[in-house]
Amino acid sequence: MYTFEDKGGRSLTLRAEGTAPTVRAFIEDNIQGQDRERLVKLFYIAPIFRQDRPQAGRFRQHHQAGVEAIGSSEPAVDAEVIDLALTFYRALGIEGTRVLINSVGCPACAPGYVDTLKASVADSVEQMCHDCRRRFETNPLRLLDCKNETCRQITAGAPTMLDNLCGECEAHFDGVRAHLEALGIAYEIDPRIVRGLDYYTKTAFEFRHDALGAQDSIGAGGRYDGLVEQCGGPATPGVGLGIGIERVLLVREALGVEDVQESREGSFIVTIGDEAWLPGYRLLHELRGAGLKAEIDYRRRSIRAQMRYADNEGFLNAVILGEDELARGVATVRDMVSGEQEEVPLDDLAAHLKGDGAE
RNA sequence: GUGGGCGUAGCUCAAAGGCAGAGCACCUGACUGUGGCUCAGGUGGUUGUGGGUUCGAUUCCCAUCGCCCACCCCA
Repeated sequence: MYTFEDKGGRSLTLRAEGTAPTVRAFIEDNIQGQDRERLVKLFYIAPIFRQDRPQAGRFRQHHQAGVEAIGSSEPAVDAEVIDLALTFYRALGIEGTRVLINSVGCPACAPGYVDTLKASVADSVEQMCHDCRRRFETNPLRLLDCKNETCRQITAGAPTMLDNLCGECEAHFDGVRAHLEALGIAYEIDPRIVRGLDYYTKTAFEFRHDALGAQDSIGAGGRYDGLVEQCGGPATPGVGLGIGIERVLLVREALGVEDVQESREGSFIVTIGDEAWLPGYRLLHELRGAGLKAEIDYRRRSIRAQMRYADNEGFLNAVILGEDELARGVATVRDMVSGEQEEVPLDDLAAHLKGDGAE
């Protein structure tokens, strides 16, 4: 975590994730109200910090969009959260997202599994990497996601949490699978997806994309039936997910997804000659007063330069004011996409432009 | 946290001790009241910052800041 001391010697830590803060708000603001079974759906988009050395797809500061569904232990909600993420990715043009799921059990079955796991690898601990020898004592579940090849081979044959779930957790996991399958969502079961903290329960999932490098997770989440209570609230189940915005952008780039073209808007007032300047300047004021977006060239450049600028800056149309137009009390409105032009009386200009959706 | 790489024009990059360059972008003109295409010309730099070596440093050395990549970590 990104922890440091401020000038007064106070220890500060920057937000490391979105779930716990959201849960605190859920409790402190009594968002759920009287109905303790009510399902509360929340979302956040927030900057997140970590102090690890940066690399591709890992920044000291990134942004996370997340959702939390608090109040229900139904497996349908777990599946819905997964479905929401996939819908989000697809809406942004990202296909090929892999869904990996696992169950990390609950306080009734997880501790027993940890003992089983330790017992199964105990004879081989000496051959494992330095970190895993430490993990064996401090956080055995983490043995499962070590990337070291030797360690992976040792843990490959170890019993999985899924084989050691209690009846309730097993039923829940089956329920999640059934709901995913009902939605036609393809998933992989990966017993190596674990969580280090004990308020995480049952479903754990992760979204990965092969277009990325070493940091290939584009979102992750899971169930945390113990968190609300641990934060000081009434025992309340919950499930949620976080999506890394920068990672999503990296995937889009890697896949060559085109950015949505920024739509043209507003009017650029082109004045020709000194006598058109003040009328054009007044027109600028009038259009803005009518709620329209408008700009003008203060450098009094050539009509060519003004047109080029209007094009480059993405204006929807050019409002041309010259000698001819002034004499007739009109302006020439040029559509910068089609190139079509028409003369519009100055008095009708604002209404006319509004009809064009130029605001 | 460990190791490595890179900082030069708005952008992408050359120059490897000896006058800081190219492409793109931008500006002007060809086109006298009309953007996009083409051609010609032009603007643009304390070479991240601070020291050092040298007659001379973008280039070599040290420090510092920033960015990138891998390891690591992953609430």
